[in-house]
Amino acid sequence: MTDKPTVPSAGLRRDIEILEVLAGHGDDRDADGFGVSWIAQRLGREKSQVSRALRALELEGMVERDPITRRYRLGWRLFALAARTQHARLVQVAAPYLRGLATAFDEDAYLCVLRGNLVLTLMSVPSSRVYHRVWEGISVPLLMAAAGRSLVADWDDQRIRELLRATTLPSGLDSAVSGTEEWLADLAHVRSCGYAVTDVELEDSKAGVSAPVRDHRGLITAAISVSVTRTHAAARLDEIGAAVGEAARQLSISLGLVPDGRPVMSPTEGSL
Amino acid sequence: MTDKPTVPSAGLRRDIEILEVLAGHGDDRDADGFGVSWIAQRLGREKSQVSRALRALELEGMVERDPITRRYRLGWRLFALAARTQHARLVQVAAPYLRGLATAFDEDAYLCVLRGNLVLTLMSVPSSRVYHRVWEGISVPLLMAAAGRSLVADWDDQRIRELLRATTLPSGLDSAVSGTEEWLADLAHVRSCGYAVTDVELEDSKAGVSAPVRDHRGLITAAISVSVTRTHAAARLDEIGAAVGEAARQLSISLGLVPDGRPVMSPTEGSL
DNA sequence: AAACTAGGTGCAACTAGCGCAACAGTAGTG
DNA sequence: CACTACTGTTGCGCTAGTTGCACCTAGTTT
Repeated sequence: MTDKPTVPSAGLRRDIEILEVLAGHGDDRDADGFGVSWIAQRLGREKSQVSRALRALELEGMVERDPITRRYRLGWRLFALAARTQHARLVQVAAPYLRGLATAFDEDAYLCVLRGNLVLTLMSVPSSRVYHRVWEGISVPLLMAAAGRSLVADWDDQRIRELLRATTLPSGLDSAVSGTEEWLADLAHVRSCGYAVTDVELEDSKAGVSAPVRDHRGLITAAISVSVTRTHAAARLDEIGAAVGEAARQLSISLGLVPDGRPVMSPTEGSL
Repeated sequence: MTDKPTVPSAGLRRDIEILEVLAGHGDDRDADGFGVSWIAQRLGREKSQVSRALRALELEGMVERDPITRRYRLGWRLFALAARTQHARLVQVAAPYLRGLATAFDEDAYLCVLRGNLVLTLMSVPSSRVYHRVWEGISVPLLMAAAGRSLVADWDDQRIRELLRATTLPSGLDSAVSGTEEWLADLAHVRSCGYAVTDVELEDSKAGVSAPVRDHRGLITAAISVSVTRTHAAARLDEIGAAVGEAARQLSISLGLVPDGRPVMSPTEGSL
């Protein structure tokens, strides 16, 4: 219909839509699953279709059904598959560094990667302070996360300008984001100092510090970031920045980067 | 064809087969992905079919393709979905306990759940000793893992006998597994002492210690286990057992179990 | 008991996707 | 360079799998 090249996407898209609904917001309290009709309505699809699709998904272990409430939730197979992703390996290696940062400053620490123009959080280590929102698996606009600056640090100016031009933020937030020239200056700062400091972070009242993580080829593949409670640590930002930068550097070395100041490869790679 | 009730399973099964192939053995060095033809041959399917399916999967982010080698690997979306699984929450909560055990005894610690008659490892924390095989996402027969005994500790004798009768182990291993009566005695030991000690573990030359983790309803939902190098710790098994049992108890409380000795609900629930 | 809701099923209609075979790239090999 | 040997993509007719409707069953509320 819409696509000229014929790829078997109809069933797949439906299945993934269903999985995405089952994933919910992540922080929802309604984590005890969802019923068939509810999902069908939310997707604007036939009940019967959803019912059958869910049964098939259950057969494959992609979803699980509570035998008494008859509600569906995400299944074990997703976990089993995801554990063998390249991202899983990254998380495995990065975990100690994140924990180190989180305990050293008692602030939330994150590991993020770039997906299109979104920042996907792979792992978060909570501080000891309050109940911690689950950020894993959540994507946020590039401009809203501290990690964003680090992830595009190697892009050339033109590409950055395009990005900033193309991005439209949810209303009311554009004022919080700095202008194009400031961005370019920030990126220069990342390149020279190894870390970025930003005012805007996932939540309000948080500042952010982040640093790029490079793989064995020297390409930026991830970013470590720490969200800093403003009242606590406005003065400490640079101290934390140095620590985040150092952690990112060490993580990069763990990933096979030769600890050398040599120039990186063409940053034009690594797009979507 | 095979199934009388019509569920949309054809495409789904193919997609999951592909994902499973891409997942590889997990510990493989060939983690740089797989080509279309190779996958097609391994699945006994048409190249064209696999090619198109992979493109659809890539469109949805379930797989990623290296732009230069043109090889596919598992994608970010699996990670994003899995992060919002109930298992992810379990791992999040259990992580500190596992790390505590791993560092306290310098042995590998695992978190496992029951899937059918298999033990699925959700998380593993390596000891400091040697290179650590990645067990996350891997399933092993119930009888081969230390966690197995803990996971079925609440089953009644009849169900255990059925399980033991139904299970056929890979040849050469049946001798290492104790007999039916020993098993039943072991389960009684778990119920009274709170932990199980076994001779057989995932790898040779390892003994295993495990303890059941219960959710808020008192049902066994997971197991913590520690694999102990035989030469090192034959005498320490009971000391470690006590620690594992205590960790499992604390984790259960973190999951909402009221720290009470009250009888659990019907153990007949919680099957596949 | 009717009136609701939530989930599942039977079946004809239809279209998505299968499989073949031909095509386009890329790489060795001499 | 053509020659062989790959791997991956695509056009297209035909069939089988999926869809959507209407009709069920089962549980809960009034």
